[in-house]
Amino acid sequence: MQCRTSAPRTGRPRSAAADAAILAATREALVELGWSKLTLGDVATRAGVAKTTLYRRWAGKNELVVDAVAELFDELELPDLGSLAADIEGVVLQFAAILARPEARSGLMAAVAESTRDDALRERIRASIVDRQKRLVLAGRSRAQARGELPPEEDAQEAARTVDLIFDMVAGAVVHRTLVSAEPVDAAWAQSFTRILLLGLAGASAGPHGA
Amino acid sequence: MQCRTSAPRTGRPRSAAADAAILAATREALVELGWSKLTLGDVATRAGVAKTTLYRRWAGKNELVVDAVAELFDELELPDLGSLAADIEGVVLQFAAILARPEARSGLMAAVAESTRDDALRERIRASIVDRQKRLVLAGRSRAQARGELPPEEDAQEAARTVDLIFDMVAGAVVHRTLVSAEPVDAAWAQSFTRILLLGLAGASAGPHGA
Amino acid sequence: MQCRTSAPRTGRPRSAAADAAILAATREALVELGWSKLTLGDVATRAGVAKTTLYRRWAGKNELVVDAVAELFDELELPDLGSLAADIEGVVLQFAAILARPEARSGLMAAVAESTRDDALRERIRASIVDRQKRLVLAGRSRAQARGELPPEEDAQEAARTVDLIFDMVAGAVVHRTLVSAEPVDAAWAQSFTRILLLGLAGASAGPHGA
Amino acid sequence: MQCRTSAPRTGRPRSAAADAAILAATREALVELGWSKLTLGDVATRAGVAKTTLYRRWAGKNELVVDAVAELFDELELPDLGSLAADIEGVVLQFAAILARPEARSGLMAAVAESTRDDALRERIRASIVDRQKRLVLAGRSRAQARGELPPEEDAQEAARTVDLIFDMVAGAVVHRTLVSAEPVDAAWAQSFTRILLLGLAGASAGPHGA
DNA sequence: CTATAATCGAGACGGTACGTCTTGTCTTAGG
DNA sequence: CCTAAGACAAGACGTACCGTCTCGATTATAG
Repeated sequence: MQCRTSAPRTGRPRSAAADAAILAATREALVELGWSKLTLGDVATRAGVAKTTLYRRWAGKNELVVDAVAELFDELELPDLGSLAADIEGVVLQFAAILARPEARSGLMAAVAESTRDDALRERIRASIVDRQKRLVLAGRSRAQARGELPPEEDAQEAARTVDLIFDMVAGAVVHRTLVSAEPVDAAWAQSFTRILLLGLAGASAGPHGA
Repeated sequence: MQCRTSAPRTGRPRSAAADAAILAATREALVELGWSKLTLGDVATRAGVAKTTLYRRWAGKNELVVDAVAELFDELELPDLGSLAADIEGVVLQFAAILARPEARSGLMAAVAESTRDDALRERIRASIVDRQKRLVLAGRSRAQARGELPPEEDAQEAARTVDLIFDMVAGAVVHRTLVSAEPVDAAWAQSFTRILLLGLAGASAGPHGA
Repeated sequence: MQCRTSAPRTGRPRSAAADAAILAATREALVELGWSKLTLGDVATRAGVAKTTLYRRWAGKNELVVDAVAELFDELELPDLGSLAADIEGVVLQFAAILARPEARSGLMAAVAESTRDDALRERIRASIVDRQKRLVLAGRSRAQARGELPPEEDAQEAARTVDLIFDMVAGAVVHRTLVSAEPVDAAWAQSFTRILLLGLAGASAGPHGA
Repeated sequence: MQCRTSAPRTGRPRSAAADAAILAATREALVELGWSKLTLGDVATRAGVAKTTLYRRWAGKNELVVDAVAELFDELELPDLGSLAADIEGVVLQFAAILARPEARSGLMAAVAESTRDDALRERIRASIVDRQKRLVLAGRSRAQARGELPPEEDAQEAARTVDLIFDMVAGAVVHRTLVSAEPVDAAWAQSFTRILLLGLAGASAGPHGA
């Protein structure tokens, strides 16, 4: 998770248990206090660890929170629900379920806010959170192509652009619904959203530019 | 903007100039420092105002930043571009233009993050930022209905749900594209996005639930 | 009490009641809070007066407190107790009784402390507090001379020096006993002290410089 | 000086140099600003120390100033000047010399004023300043008894009362002369004062109660 | 009988200091 | 070399007072 580029062979090795304890304590603190009131000293205390230990492994609050939240996304999967529409609804609901957890709500948006001024942080978010989700979109497309629901892409660059667009639409809508509108993402919403998205994609690929 | 519910008739009246100076200084500090490094003491100094004056008018950093950012949305308009698609593209580009400004990027997302733990703050954001945008969506629909591009709504409740859904899709996609994917929202992207959205909406209203 | 050098003949005259209310409120605050926690805003509130009214009449906390405490010394008298010793014991006990009051204990010493850096303040203390006491010493001496207990002074300058010395001894001992040693000045202590003082003075005047 | 009751064996030990720097800075600030304008933040800056370091060791301004002033009394000694009178004059002049220093003038009286509302502070003053002086009085008496100038005490309780009385008279007179009357304690004054005191004591012990 | 002028209350103003909290580093002793 | 503990310099926090100011409303004398 954190940078561990070089392997120091001598001296006392770092405690592996400390990592897990710190990340768990971070999530606990996020739930209780939210991002802005979370302090590294408090996290260290909760984890039963010295502040030094924490700072030796993470550069600061942002990096720590991103790693702590990223672990929540480990559980994301793409179960085969039989159709493209069902697959997408499933992903939407899974993503919404994660965003419904307070440790993600508070931490994730704050990290994104911070990343507007910190490219390394944005890269860390992309690597440990965004790309993990985007892989699901790619897997869903492959599966739909295998089912014959989608044609194989012809122009790779155009296909990549489309994936990015879809991803921004899916993730953006779920995040906005959850955090800004503060309304729940339930099955009905997921169905409505997916219907519009798929119909729009189908129409767009049918009559590409002249409609 | 800030609470000015009761009118104390006695005593020295509050300086109107101070309000403007403080909000301008807040935006300046957001550009230079970003949300997390912005301090109220610094804002007060920049505004040539005492800290007490600032605290007398705003409860804290979050409220202040929301008000400072909200003023950026005063410029939002819905110029009549001749078609529903062009109108939507116009709104998307206007919204993206605001989000491209550093004082909005940093401040807005941080405020949303904080609002996950503060209902009053979320309400403030909704009142001074979200609703202002949502009015554009409503105006766009009325105009499209006047043009004959959209049928008049039959079920008011269903129509409200659809407006909310569209709004989450538009705003969410633009925000995600801008802040998370960190890619520019240009005319091409706005056109692609709008195409998918309108085709999806058209298809969904054509064959409502049986398709 | 406070400076009222020039008499502006026109305009609304200053409220006489305000002066008394402010001084009484000051003493009340001294009792409750002590000098260091007394604030002029609080005094104004207690007195039912605006801060402006207070600042128009006194330059600051020190001047106000001195005036408020000085009023306590208005009650000092020199009843004729029949002998020099009894007169001195009476003054000692009267002075100790004033110092036993909390508004005097806290305010007086603080004012003296401040006066080490403020000559105007020291002069104010001398004029409104110290001289009022010193007059008692002078009156006591006159009365003792009338009784024949003391010879009439021959060298006026020497006599003035002696009065100053006696005054420092009397006032100093009472203050030190009360505030530093924190022991009560009761009749027994007053008697012991007076005995030593008078015997010392008698011996000193008997064999002035050659003993 | 400050509380160092429990000994935390772990962690970084407190810097011994900081203590000395803080106390020296406090005295410097007392000289320049006086008690009421002395701020702990300024003292910390002068000492090259963080405010937290200061607050970790002292509870507040009063305690700090008492400790800073107390160090001035370390230099008090009782040189053997050959006679009781000379010894007392020496002590009086030494005490007056300390009180003539601006850091003592302002700080000491203010601390006494504050101690009227704070028993712990009075105890601190007694322990670190008053008792140190009182020991000189006791030493002076022992020496005078060894010389045969004073008889050995018979009633221990009575002797203690007398020491307290003498102490209040000596210290009180010097303080009053210095701070209230604002006149210098020079050799002539010390001699006059000592003469009266010793003659009074001699007379009082000669004819104890019947005079 | 109206000016004129200084007062009054209230409370906002620019400042300064408070005492606490957090940050990220450093210094111990111990594994 | 890592660890827990905790002191350290730095600096922001939000509050409290300071002494000044700006109000509208009184309350006097002077014309």
